[in-house]
Amino acid sequence: MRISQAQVLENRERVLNVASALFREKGFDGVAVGDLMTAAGFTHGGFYNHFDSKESLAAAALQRAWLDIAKKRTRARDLPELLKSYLSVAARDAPGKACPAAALAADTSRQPRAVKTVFAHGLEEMIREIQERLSADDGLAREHAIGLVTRMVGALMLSRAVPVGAPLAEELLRTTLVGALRELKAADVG
Amino acid sequence: MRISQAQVLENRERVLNVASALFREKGFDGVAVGDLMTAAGFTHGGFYNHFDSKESLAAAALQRAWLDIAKKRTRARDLPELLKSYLSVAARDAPGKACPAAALAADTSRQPRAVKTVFAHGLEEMIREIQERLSADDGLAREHAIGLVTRMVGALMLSRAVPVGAPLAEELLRTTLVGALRELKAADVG
DNA sequence: TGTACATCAGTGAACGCGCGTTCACTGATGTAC
DNA sequence: TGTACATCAGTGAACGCGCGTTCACTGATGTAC
Repeated sequence: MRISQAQVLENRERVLNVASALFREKGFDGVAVGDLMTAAGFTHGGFYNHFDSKESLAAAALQRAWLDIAKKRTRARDLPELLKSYLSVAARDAPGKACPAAALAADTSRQPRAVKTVFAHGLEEMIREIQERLSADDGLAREHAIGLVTRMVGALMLSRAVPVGAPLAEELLRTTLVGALRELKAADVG
Repeated sequence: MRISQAQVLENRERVLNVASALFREKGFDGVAVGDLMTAAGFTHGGFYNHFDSKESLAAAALQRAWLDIAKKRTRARDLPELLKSYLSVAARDAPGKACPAAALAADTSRQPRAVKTVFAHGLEEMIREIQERLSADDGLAREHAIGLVTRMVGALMLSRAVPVGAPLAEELLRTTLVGALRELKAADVG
């Protein structure tokens, strides 16, 4: 049966939001179109009324994920709070609600250019935002921001790849957080 | 036809080596057992004479990848040389010959515990080795080593996820390298 | 050392299954008058 | 405002395909005597 235009948009949003979480949890290849649509409350056939292909969904859902996480970043009062949230056990255990870079970087490297472009835009925004939050603006702010982002992404991802409960899993998060916070203080003083 | 015991071992080695490269290039799910065996010069049916399942191959091939890369690390004269090699464009463009952490962390986070355990061992060794190479041993060596490893892995992975040729792709590698080298010098002086 | 037989790595057809995608159908919504 | 018809989002069966795995078969290797 046909559905109101507002409902169509709302349904598309629902699929997009579910996809952005599921992709981060299971990877692009780990989510079947059928499973996705079921999780969104539909049958699989309707998928192609909203998206050309699974590939084009990947790009759209990744963009949605970056949007989600950008909002989450904005909510943080300052850089230390942002770091604590990013490198938390909660974030590690709920990749569907956490950073797309940590969850989908490797997947994206094997995706077509369109997906990579979306990834790059989101990453650029993340770097820029962290750069702006750095109090010291000594020309090394960009370098410092990139140093923070690569460590955040690396630590979160590595922590997920290690067996649940292994000391190394928590060490990676905590040590990265402590190290980053120390650096921020040193820069403030210097 | 039956084959000599030496030949059997050699064939198994070949499959393992090909798998360790292919998995790093295309991910665990991106490599079909048939493709792997063809690449190794066999037909697919013989696979199960060597491995219980694709999953058990994943663990064995990951271990092989860590072994490869540990040898490569040993070849580096000092830490700066190791960093230059790790964060090179060549390493980024040939994931099959580069660090398994950067290529397979996300994949491993979705694999069974056995695979994660292998991942953790390889990562621990990498951290330990870099820690030993740090001249300053001020009790922060472990923290410093983890800071380096997370940055190396994060930068390499992010550089691969960005569109080929984008300025950000090279910037991530170069900035991470420059930043890490500066830190090493500062620690030497301090 | 030579012979007879058991073993088993590699082959390629076959299996069941899940995937992305297509399509005829339905019926409420949107539109033309 | 009311009516007649076209539209099209959602449904669920069906498709072709590639996957991991199994299996009967082959014949050189390994072993027992």
